[in-house]
Amino acid sequence: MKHAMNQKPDYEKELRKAGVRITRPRRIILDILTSTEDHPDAMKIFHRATQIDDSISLSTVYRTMNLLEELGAIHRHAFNGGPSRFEQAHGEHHDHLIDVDTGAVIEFKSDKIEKLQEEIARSLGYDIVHHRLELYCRKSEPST
Amino acid sequence: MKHAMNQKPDYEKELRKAGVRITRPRRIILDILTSTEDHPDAMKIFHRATQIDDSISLSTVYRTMNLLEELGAIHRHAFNGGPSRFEQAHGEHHDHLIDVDTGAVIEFKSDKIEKLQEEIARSLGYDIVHHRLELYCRKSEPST
DNA sequence: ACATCAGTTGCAAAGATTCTCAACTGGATG
DNA sequence: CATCCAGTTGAGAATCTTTGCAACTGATGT
Repeated sequence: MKHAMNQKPDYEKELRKAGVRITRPRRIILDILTSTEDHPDAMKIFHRATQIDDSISLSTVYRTMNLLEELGAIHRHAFNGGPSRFEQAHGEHHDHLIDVDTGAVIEFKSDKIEKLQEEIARSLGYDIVHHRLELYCRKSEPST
Repeated sequence: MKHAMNQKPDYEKELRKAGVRITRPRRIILDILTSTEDHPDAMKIFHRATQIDDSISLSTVYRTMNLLEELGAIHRHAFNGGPSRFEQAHGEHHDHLIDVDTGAVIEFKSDKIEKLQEEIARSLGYDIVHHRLELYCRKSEPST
């Protein structure tokens, strides 16, 4: 299984191209996003950000997440009722299995499913821009 | 990949099957959903509900919407930043293809994909409680 | 019909997200 | 590098949504 290089996408360039200003708060938030492996929620990002610059406001975190989502730079996950959690969109696409009891998130990828999705979309006259597949699960009871 | 017509689904039966109680608040909310053409938000549903029984609480509206969403009985739309708005689904579970340009929602279902999902979950040691599959798409350009 | 009890409810309070607006700043221009 | 101004920010209010808990009630069995 190949693993996407965790290379930092050049968000600043992307954002400039989209006519968005590179401000100090945005730079900090982007750094946090590119250097994390998990799926932090807005509050977590906010806390990490304030350790670098404690003048950053929570509103700005939310505004930036919305901005990045619109630009397709990150993905938002609304796992069962809890607060939205975010993940950078660059690397290789993967889907999620969410443990409904613990909230744990497992990433997986199935080429077969991706293929089927393509087929379905095509048969309906569409091309897939992106997709979201989330399996809400519970640990299997071992038959012992 | 045909699908059900816009008939009133027998929600009560569906809910019972899912082991959910049919309470007075739920019945009222279901009536509102089945008899409306628009996409009301929670507050709107709450107002309509209180005209029938003014003891119903907003929490119950939200709880019921979450319940119905999990059961696949309704769809939730989050139009840019505003509150979530809801719309009844038609009958059994299905997945969604969303036209990113128009916001149109097409329902589909693929047994093959469902099967694959089960396999994946099982191989990771889980049982699926429910799932969500959304394809964000754009109309294919035949030529031009 | 009655008792029982786990699922539900209403309320209040907490939590999550967006909005308002005056002050500030990135980056374009000269 | 000084100026300018539309885009951006921080703070807090407003809005939207979930949650904790005691009281209540629908479904089941008798």
